[in-house]
Amino acid sequence: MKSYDRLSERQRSILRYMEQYIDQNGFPPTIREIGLATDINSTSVVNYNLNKLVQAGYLTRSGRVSRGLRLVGKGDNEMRKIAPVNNGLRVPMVGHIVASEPVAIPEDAGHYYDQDSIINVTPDMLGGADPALVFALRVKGDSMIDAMVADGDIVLLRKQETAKQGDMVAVWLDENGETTLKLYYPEGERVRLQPKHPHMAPIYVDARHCHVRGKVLTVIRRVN
Amino acid sequence: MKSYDRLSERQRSILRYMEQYIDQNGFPPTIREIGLATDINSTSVVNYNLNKLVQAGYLTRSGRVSRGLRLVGKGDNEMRKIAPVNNGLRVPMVGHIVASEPVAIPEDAGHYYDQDSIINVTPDMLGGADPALVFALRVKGDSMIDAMVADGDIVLLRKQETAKQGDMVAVWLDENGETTLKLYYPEGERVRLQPKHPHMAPIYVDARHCHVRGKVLTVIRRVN
DNA sequence: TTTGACTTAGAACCTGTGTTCGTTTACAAT
DNA sequence: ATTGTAAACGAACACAGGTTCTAAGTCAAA
Repeated sequence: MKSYDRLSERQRSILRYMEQYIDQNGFPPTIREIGLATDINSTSVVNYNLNKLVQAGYLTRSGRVSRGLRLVGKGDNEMRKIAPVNNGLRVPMVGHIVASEPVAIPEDAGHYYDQDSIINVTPDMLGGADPALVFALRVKGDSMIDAMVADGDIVLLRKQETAKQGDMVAVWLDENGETTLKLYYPEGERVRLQPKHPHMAPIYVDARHCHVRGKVLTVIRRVN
Repeated sequence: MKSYDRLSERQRSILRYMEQYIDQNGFPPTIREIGLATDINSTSVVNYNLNKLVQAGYLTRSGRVSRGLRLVGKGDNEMRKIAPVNNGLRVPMVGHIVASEPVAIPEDAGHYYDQDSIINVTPDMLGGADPALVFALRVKGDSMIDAMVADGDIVLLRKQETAKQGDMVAVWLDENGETTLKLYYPEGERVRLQPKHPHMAPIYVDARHCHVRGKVLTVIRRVN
C-alpha cells in the first residue's frame, strides 16, 4: 500500500474549482458540476476522486446529501489543529459482518479491498497493535446489539486466532453458521460467549466449533 | 409591493436557522430541513416565505437548484483556503458525562485545554462539522446504556443549543438535574427523549426544562 | 356578512443529484 | 504473457428535494 498520496492533477483541479465555486455561489457544487468543470465525463469518477480527497484530508463529505462537501482547513480560530499531529493511519475496510454470513478476513497476502473502503484512524485507536494486522468491518443489522454494537458501526479488529478471557472477539460459529461479536470466556471443552449487555444470558458452544477471527480493538459509530 | 415589510417571526426564524446551518455545515439547508427546524410542515410554505425573504432583500436564490440559497451581506470571502492538513485533528476532551452531574461545556471565549485532555480524530469522524465547535466527553457509568453508549466510551459532540428531530443529543434536564444522551424528538410543548435501545419506553419532558448542549457526532469505544 | 389579500396545508409531480455496478483501459510488477 | 491495481467510463437506480396546484384558514376592510 503506497503511502505517499501526491494529488493528481485532476484532484488538484477539483479543489481549485470547488474553492472558486464556493466563493462565488456560497454553496458547494454538485458532482456533475465538478465533472463538467474539470472535464470528467462520469459522475462516478468525480465521486471516486472526491473520496480520494477525503482520504487525503482535503475535504469532508456528508454522505447522501446533495452538495454535501466541505473544504477542510477553513480559517479556524486558534491553535486547535496547528500541531502537525501524528498522521492518521489507514485501515482497510474488508467488508461487512452480518448474521448468517461469513466474514471475509484478509488473508496473509492476497487482499483486494478497493480503495474506497479505507478508513482513517489515529494510532491511539489501535491500542498499540501492529497496523498491518488491523482491519475494519462495518456491522450490518442489529444482531450484535447485545454486544453494544449497533447497525452501521465500524469495528476495528486485530487479526488473530486466539483470544484471552474477556476479549471482545469476532468468532465464527460452525453451529450457527455465522460470525458474531461476543465476549470470549474459555471454559475447558466449551466456550462461554457472554453478551455485553447486562441481564442477558450467555451462549455456550463447543470450543472446536468456535473459531476466533479477530479481536476487537475499537468500535466507532458515526451518528447521523 | 410595500417594501417596508417587517419580517414575520417565521421568516426571522428561517434566517436564524439558515445562518446557523451554514455556519455549521458549510452549505445551505434544504427546504425540507428548514421546514423541520422552524415547525413548518409544508414545503410550499417554506418556499413561499423564502420568496418573501428574497423580496425583502435578505437572501438570493438560484432557481431549481438544491440548496440554492444565499444569505446576502454574508461573508462572501471567508478566507477559505485549501490547507493540506494532515489526517489528524485535535479535539479537546472537556470532561465526563455522568448522571447527576452537569457537564462543563466549553464556552466560545478563548479556552485552554491541557495536553492530556486532547484526543486525535480524523476529519471524517466530524461529519463535516466545524472542528472548532467539536469537543469530546468521556462517558462514566452505565446510565446511558439504553442509548447504546457504554461506560468509558468517548463521544464527540458538536456544540449547539438546538437539535433536529432524531438527533442524538446531550441534554440537561432541570427536573432530574442531570445530563444524558438521548434521541431528540420535539413535540410541541414537550420533548420526547427516545432511548436508542429498542423496546424501551421514551421519556417525556417539558421543552422549557430541557436544554440541548450538543449533538453527538461519533461514539468511540476502546475495547480492552 | 362578504370580499380579497395574505398565509398555511398537503399532496403530486418530476428533475436533480448521489450512489452503485459492470466493464474497460493504462501501467507496473512478476 | 499474466496478474494485480489504480483510474476511468457510462448507464441505471433511487430518492432527495424543488416546483406546482388545489384547497382552505385567517383577518382586516367594506
